[in-house]
Amino acid sequence: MKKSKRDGDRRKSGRSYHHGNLSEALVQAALDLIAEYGPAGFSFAEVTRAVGVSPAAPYRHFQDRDALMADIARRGFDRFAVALSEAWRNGQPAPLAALKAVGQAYLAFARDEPAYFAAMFEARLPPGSSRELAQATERAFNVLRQACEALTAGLPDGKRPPALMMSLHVWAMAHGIASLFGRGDGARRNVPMTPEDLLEANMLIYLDGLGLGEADT
Amino acid sequence: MKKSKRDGDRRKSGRSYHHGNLSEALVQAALDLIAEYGPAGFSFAEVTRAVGVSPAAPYRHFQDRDALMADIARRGFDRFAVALSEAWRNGQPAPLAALKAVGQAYLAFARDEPAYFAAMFEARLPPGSSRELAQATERAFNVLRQACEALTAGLPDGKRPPALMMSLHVWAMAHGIASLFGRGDGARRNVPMTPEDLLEANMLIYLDGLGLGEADT
DNA sequence: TGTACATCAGTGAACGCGCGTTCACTGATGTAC
DNA sequence: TGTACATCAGTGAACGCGCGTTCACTGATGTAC
Repeated sequence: MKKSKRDGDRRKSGRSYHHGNLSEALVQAALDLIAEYGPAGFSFAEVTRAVGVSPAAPYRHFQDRDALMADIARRGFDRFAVALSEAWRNGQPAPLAALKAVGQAYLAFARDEPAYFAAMFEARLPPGSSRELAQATERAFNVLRQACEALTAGLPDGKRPPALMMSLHVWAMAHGIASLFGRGDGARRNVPMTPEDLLEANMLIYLDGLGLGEADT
Repeated sequence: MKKSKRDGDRRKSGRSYHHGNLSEALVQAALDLIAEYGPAGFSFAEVTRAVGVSPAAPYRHFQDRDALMADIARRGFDRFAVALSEAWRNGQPAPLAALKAVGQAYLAFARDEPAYFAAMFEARLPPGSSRELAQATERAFNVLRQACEALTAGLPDGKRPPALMMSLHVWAMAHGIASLFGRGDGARRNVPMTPEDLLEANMLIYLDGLGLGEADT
């Protein structure tokens, strides 16, 4: 009786029956709680209260708390892959500029989506918990890998670094800076440079070292 | 009555009264639990059970659960600073080799002390929670900074990178690789290189980019 | 269009549990004389 | 050396609370005829 059940409401919000898109609402509520209290700081019970359903409701959509967490991490990696891919833009207008944009997209994601970021990297999900999660992780990483392959393709055989190694390096640099200085949840350390400048400089120096600097091309 | 109270026991373990070094024992038990379940996965109550004291006992030594966590993180940074400093060895025998050793020490710490590492970087302690913690963190970082200052000191003015920036880069590279691939708690990702090789290559390429490679000196 | 029925998303009460923290206490040790 | 007392680390029972999960249920919707 507390809830308005007018047709207008349902149409506007896209809800069609009972609560409607409960699983979406649960995920959103969980994200809010994760952003505020960290991956370990949200409880199934609290999520149901935030959404306004009974504590038994989530079990229609998720096997248990861990399954919800894993689903959030998977969604996070899906969005992450999209964000990195859009930044890469198939290497346009130039591979080097596009790779820098990928790095910046990494930082932007960590800042703008701290809850997803935490679920993806700090939730301590059991490694083999979900095949979808593993696949989504791989899709995101493959953006980095493709970018590095494009960048190294032009180098002569003797001077061409393994693209896999290079992509792991780029991942580590972006992830290290994002983790230490660029999180959006207030856990940042105080340093006299922005994470963006720090990462750009780090990647430029690294690419110089590979013979991929602007001076080399 | 469960506990033997023979003098010999007390002397051997260094215990002098009642339980003895309770705070040390609590820290050790907490570290064991953190290593197994993560920073959020240990409870005050479980720690007391592991040590064999009453649930009220810890309050003689720590204000609350967070204070214990902060103390563990502080101890972690203390040990971390020592480990990095010993690896640096005042830049002997050569600054470049010594910096590589510092990077390896970073990885070794993350692998061998996963509980400290987690408490230091993943516990989401309130930033201003403890001055001792902040100071210990700074001591550890200063080892990196001193190393970078020593390495860049020999470069001519125009080509000398800011040592602070360089130390943040080294920190980020080591931390990124340690976080993604080098943790000792089984959360590693499967890649066809060891974290050690990955970091060594990353630092070599980076140093080359700075004009600090072996070929330059 | 109307009716009967199947489906299934969400209910609400209940469960047992472990948690952090408090409190007045006890009793081993240290110390003053 | 012996005694009286102060100290304080650790006790153990108790508290209120929020947790994850279960269960038989209800009632709005979809569908067959």
